Amino acid sequence: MAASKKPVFYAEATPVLVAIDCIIFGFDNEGLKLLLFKRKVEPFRNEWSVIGSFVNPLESVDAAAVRVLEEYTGLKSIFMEPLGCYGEVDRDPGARVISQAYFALIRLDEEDIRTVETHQAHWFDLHSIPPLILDHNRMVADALEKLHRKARYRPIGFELLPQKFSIPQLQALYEAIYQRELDRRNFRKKILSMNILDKLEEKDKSSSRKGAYLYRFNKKRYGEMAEKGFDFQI
Amino acid sequence: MAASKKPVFYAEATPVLVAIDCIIFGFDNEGLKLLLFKRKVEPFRNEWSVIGSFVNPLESVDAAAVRVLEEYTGLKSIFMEPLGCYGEVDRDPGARVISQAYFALIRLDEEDIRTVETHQAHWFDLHSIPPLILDHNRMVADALEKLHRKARYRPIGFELLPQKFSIPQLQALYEAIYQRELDRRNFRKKILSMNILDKLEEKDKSSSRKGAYLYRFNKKRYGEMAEKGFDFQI
DNA sequence: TCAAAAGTGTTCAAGTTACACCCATGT
DNA sequence: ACATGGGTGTAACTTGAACACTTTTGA
Repeated sequence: MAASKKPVFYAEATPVLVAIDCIIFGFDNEGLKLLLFKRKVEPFRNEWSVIGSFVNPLESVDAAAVRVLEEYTGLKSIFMEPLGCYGEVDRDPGARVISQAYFALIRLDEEDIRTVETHQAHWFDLHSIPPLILDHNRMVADALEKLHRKARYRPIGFELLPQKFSIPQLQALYEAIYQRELDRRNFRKKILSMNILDKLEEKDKSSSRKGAYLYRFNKKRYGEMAEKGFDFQI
Repeated sequence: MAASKKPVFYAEATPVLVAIDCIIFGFDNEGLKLLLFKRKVEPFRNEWSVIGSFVNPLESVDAAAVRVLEEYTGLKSIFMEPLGCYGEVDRDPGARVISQAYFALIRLDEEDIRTVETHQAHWFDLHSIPPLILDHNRMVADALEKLHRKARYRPIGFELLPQKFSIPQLQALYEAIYQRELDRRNFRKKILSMNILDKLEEKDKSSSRKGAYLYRFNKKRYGEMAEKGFDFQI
């Protein structure tokens, strides 16, 4: 079937395999986590890797990433963006494979993450990532760097938290991302002054006797302000 | 030859064509410019496009970009970085082609830019970019956005200026990038306070009777400071 | 009643903005 | 001598950093 759709142009060019790989981060109040899988195919079967797939002839590269994320996590709308192209000639001994990597952020509270048992997956602490196949360790390092850079200027942190979260929770997330402590008072002041959080009546009592008020990220308001030149920065 | 290196794994996957495209910016004291070319091959022969090429089986994707840039400009070490992957199924009616785009910055004072006559190339003002083939207009828009974002936090502006440049020249560049005027005194104060420019004895008399002192970007010093956490921001 | 985390305000330093005048030189 | 762009300083304001005490409540 694919053979029937031969290029009528570009006859001199050589096709290669194109894959996508997804670097998936999560956050569980202890720290940042990375989702890894035991590879199912040769070469390197049963070694740890990020998830990936070849791009099918009739799907866009982005669509392949979305497909794979849903296949492995059961989640349909995950925050995801392109990380970069990994195109060294010999990066995969199995064939010439060019990979487009994506990085994705997941809320660990989502009930229906069905990864772990079904796909021999495991959430790894960022400080104890095992050796991965191919250039996947490099991809992870690049993804982390992107997360660091990006979290500072874009409100992507909320993608890692439940819809309702407390300020201390949010702060813990940023502390995990930046790997350093932040001042409680200044953090709260800054994030609240942006006027992009809606305070709820509820409290989260899971981590203190007093309980911490829950907030919700107001994406709409943020979008409007961003249009007008507002710069998120934390 | 390529045929002899058939994949021993991944037999079920379908190879596709992979191309690279380069979005090239320049700056000539009047404003930002974009380098475009008349396409040499069908389909869309003779229409305007950014330059590109298919990735050869024995070269990395990055290497393909470097090769193409040199082929068309004669310049070997151009500032260049990946822009993103363009992977829609039908983006190229000639075949299924996935393209990795790069964005590149060129010093227009380099003597040996041999593009223009040899390859039917033209430097376009950013405000009068013609319709381009395929998704190239989108690529250009994305590249511009990246330039905006990146120029603010990384010293990439210097890649667009001659090795020796005056402060007013540098300011004109940033004004061109941001599309707004900046205060002379504050701009100078800020950039000089970073301590990454070396003042030279020479003056540039090309744009005023008095002449403006020339400076050089001290890349080494910047690198050292960046290691220690210094944040370029302008 | 106490332990443990949540919540709150002020002061000081640093950085950013706004703004006006003199300088050097070629014509 | 004058027109043109280059160069400089200061005051008001805004922002970020540092820092300590009170509140709530379950055990």
